[in-house]
Amino acid sequence: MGLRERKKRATRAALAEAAVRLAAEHGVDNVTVEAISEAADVSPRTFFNYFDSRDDAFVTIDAEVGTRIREAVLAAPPSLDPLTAVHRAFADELADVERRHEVWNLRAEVLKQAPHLMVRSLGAHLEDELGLARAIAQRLDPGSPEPERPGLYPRLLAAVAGTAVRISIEHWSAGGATVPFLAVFERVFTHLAAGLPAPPPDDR
Amino acid sequence: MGLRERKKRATRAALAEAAVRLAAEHGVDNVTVEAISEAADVSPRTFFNYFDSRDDAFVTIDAEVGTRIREAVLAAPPSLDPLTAVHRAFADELADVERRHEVWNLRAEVLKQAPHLMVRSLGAHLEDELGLARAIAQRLDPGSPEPERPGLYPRLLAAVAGTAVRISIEHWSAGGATVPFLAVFERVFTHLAAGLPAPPPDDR
DNA sequence: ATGAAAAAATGCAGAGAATGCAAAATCTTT
DNA sequence: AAAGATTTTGCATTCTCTGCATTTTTTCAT
Repeated sequence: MGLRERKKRATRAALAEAAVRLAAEHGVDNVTVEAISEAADVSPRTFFNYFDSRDDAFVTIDAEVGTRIREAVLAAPPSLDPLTAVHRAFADELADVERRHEVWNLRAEVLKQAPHLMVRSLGAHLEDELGLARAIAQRLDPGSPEPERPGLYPRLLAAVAGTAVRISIEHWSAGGATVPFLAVFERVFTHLAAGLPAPPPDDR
Repeated sequence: MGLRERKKRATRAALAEAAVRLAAEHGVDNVTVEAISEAADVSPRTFFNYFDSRDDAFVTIDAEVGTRIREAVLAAPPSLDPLTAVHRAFADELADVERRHEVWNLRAEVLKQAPHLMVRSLGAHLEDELGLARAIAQRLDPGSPEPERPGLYPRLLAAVAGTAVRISIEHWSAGGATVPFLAVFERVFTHLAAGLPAPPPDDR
């Protein structure tokens, strides 16, 4: 990886981090593009070379996560049912939520203050949803190529998986991270696999 | 309902409709607040009295829908399992998706052109999610009052229900509305109730 | 009806977001 | 080191959004 590429990544990361730190300190609405740019040592114009909007700086995440999950879903043993395959793919990816949980918490704090950013954040994940649905469809039907328009079931499973991630993080975070994150994630998929029946009083 | 309230509704509706129509004609990015306001016969400043942002005009929907769904969930016969209770509440509310499907399609067309608006649209629904989760929690535990912070299961069920609505509409709309919407909706809940197992080849 | 109170609409001024374009600075390749 | 490609930057401009003071409209009590 050449110097140019490294610099680009560094710049983007510096902008994103500056945005989150400034927001955590002064409140989201009191952070201007100018301030973010200054903290990252670039011109305001450069900010917009990296992000389409101010809000994107708080929200945009690693684009490769989606790719890895899709590949994991396709690579899982054929004997696994789809829900479990998706479950494991996400679990592997989320294993280090706790390790980097300082950064996550900082960002979560910011998003909590600004619901519209939370919305955007979900949207970022949503982009991957269609790709995941395609991967699921191909897994169900290994002979044919990946369909451009997945059927109802693959779409539903992909969407529900994304929802599961979100709810797990929200619930885990709301509880103050007092239990292992993956434990929450397991409970969620247990509910889903059972068809969402009313749980016993001690499991709500 | 007094004159004031009626006028407010009319103004809001006029702004929202003007926004969607102008966007459908000229493209989302070529519609300014000024143009929307002019089409709705109010001042640009008034626009911002009704919507927090330009984009909200394309996205915001009837705020009472959420209330009706919550009430329906609470009023459903206690013998119904939670998933079914939620299912029925939404189904009743969505019964006229097809009747008003001209407006929906117009809006859907606009949102398709502008992914970031799609994201916002989802967010609008998301706001209701917490309220629904509370209602579900109370339904599960009729004795106690509605909890401020619902547990994992109510949150999950509320979120999954919202996802089910979205996927149903997307899939139905992508298929050109060639089948009854509620039929799609039923299939989705059948998948969910079964725990999302791999469906037979003819049901994907 | 009518006048006082409440709510909504408006105009205006101004900060900030976002984009296009051309010039300058920086990195890559040979 | 020089040519070429890419990135950064400054500048001008349009549009979004907010606060505040003023005017208009609706409501309510008399």
